[in-house]
Amino acid sequence: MIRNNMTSDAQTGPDDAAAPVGFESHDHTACVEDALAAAETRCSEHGLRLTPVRRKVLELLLQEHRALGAYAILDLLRDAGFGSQPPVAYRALDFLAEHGFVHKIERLNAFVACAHPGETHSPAFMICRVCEAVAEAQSTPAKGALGAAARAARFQIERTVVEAEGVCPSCANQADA
Amino acid sequence: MIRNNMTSDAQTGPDDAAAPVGFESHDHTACVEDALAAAETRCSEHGLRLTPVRRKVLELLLQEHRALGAYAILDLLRDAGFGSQPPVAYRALDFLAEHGFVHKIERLNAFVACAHPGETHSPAFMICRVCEAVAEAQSTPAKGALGAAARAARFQIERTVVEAEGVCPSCANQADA
DNA sequence: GCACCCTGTGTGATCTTATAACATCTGGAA
DNA sequence: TTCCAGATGTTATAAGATCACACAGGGTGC
Repeated sequence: MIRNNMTSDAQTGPDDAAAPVGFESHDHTACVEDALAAAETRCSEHGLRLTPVRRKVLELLLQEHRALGAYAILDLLRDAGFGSQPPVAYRALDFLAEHGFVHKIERLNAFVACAHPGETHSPAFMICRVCEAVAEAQSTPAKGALGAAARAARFQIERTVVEAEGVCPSCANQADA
Repeated sequence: MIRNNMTSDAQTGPDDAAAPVGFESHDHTACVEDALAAAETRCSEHGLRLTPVRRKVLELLLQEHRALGAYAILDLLRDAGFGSQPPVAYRALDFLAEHGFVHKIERLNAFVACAHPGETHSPAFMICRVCEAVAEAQSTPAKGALGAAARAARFQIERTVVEAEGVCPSCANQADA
């Protein structure tokens, strides 16, 4: 099941929270708060420290709801009164990525908040080349052609990067019009 | 079927006693020449210009038989008497990648010669985190979980990045020893 | 209390990767 | 011939990432 992130700008329309899965528009404020609360819970359960910088970076990524480069995050951190040198952002991102709160999109050299926090997973992403929106899905590395190739080569997979680039439905519609 | 690129550093590695370099140069000369000839044929068939710089970059990647960063390629180009500024390498790489002669490994920000030239394909890579060797396999984007997710989201996939990071058999053996 | 250590943060400098902008050259078409 | 498009060469700079070192805060053992 897909939790869809396909929004480039905040949609302030009066849509209900009960939108269909494919193009969900949702109560974003609650979504951010819930995710932050869940992250805090998970950190305290696992003895991890969700420090102010780390929390802020996660909050920023949840709010923006799209992929942000480390330097964009850094600008936002500076605005929020945190340190403004690259390591500040990279260290927070390293922590968040290591523990599954955010993912790096290799194709964009950018980061997104995880859409399925708490579950152990191999994420897969769909990246719209028009609006740069990013949706997260699940991949099953062991099952497909790659898994077969890895077994044949006796290659031990530890982590996978699966990213599809293309056009999201919304941008495809605009192209038709 | 996998065409295996699993070779450790050729020139720049510090000490490489275990690498099967001895044989390889023999087989490898023919392999490079064949691939270059095939590329030239394909270019003339399709009205593409395999210019000296482009040909040299492809030759370098075929020779090295591993992923090289753009700046490493640039150094080799300089040694060969070509221009030594980044755009020289990037433009050649853009051309070669666009037409399927080389692939970019997003995870490494590096480039490898295609192991299955001529076939339309969605490449998948296995990257050893120990020796950085890269092997190319085929992926089947439409078939797996990602394809299903894309159909469900009406996302039109144009290109996929599939890269598995892990440990190659050779490095795994050395770890055991 | 204190000293100690560990983790995290702040900062400057530096390194790597990639692109923008513009000049020049070359070969083919009008 | 002139013009044009594609390719190359070069300078400069943007964008992404890391290193090295100083220092702050909070536990722990004493």
